[in-house]
Amino acid sequence: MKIATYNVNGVNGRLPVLLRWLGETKPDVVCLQELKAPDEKFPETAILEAGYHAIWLGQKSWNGVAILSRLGKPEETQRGLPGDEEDIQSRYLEATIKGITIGCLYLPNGNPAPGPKYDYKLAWFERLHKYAAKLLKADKPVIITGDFNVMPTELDVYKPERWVDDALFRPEVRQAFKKLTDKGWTDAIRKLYPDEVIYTFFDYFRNAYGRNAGLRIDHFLLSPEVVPRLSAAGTDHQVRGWEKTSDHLPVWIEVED
DNA sequence: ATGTCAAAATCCTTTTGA
Repeated sequence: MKIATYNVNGVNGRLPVLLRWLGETKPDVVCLQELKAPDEKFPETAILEAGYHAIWLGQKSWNGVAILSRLGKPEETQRGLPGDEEDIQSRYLEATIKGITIGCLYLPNGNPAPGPKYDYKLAWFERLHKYAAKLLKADKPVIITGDFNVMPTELDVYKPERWVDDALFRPEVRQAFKKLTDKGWTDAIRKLYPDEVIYTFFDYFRNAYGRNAGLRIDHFLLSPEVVPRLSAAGTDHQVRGWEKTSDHLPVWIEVED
């Protein structure tokens, strides 16, 4: 099973890019972030015509996540991240597909830091720690994937010294990500490629893609039951070079049945 | 401080979030 994550940066504005990518690479499951569309504006018909069933959690203007599957309708298991009834931002959706529970997340950016947005990011991470611990306890195959808005180590940043005060790289968020891997989640890309420079995001500014000035912020975390089944992983680097494309590129893994 | 992009409100330019 090939599972991909893609921060599409506007599901309607980037729809031609999304459909082209689906057609060319044919992932079985896709987790999308930053739909930037309310529920009623999700392009369900176009996605169905491309061969995918979908569930989604939209929001006007910002955020929004979706799970696409061409292995039948995703069986929804969680809508929204538990732990704060007041939080109305659409950042977590989860489904079970072919026996694997797949959590699709869009972690808050957190800039500017320090500040209320950064506090919200850290609080969101706390809620994720609690919820992820609950998922691990079930001893079932689980994958948490999406835009974590964290570069886990210096290897994941083209110029680490320029990012030390940024909300995507401050010590607290790197520690928060490390806490997940310390507790038993495996970073799939680093499991297969421990030392390679792999980026998943390139700023629109200053020709970042052309200069390979990127960040690795889109991740796959695997529960122990999934790790022995991991057979491949990579990024669809070329998509970042297309017209009207997202600033992120798709990342994928393959898991044996 | 800057740079790019898309979509919203301040509504045909400016502001906002990323």
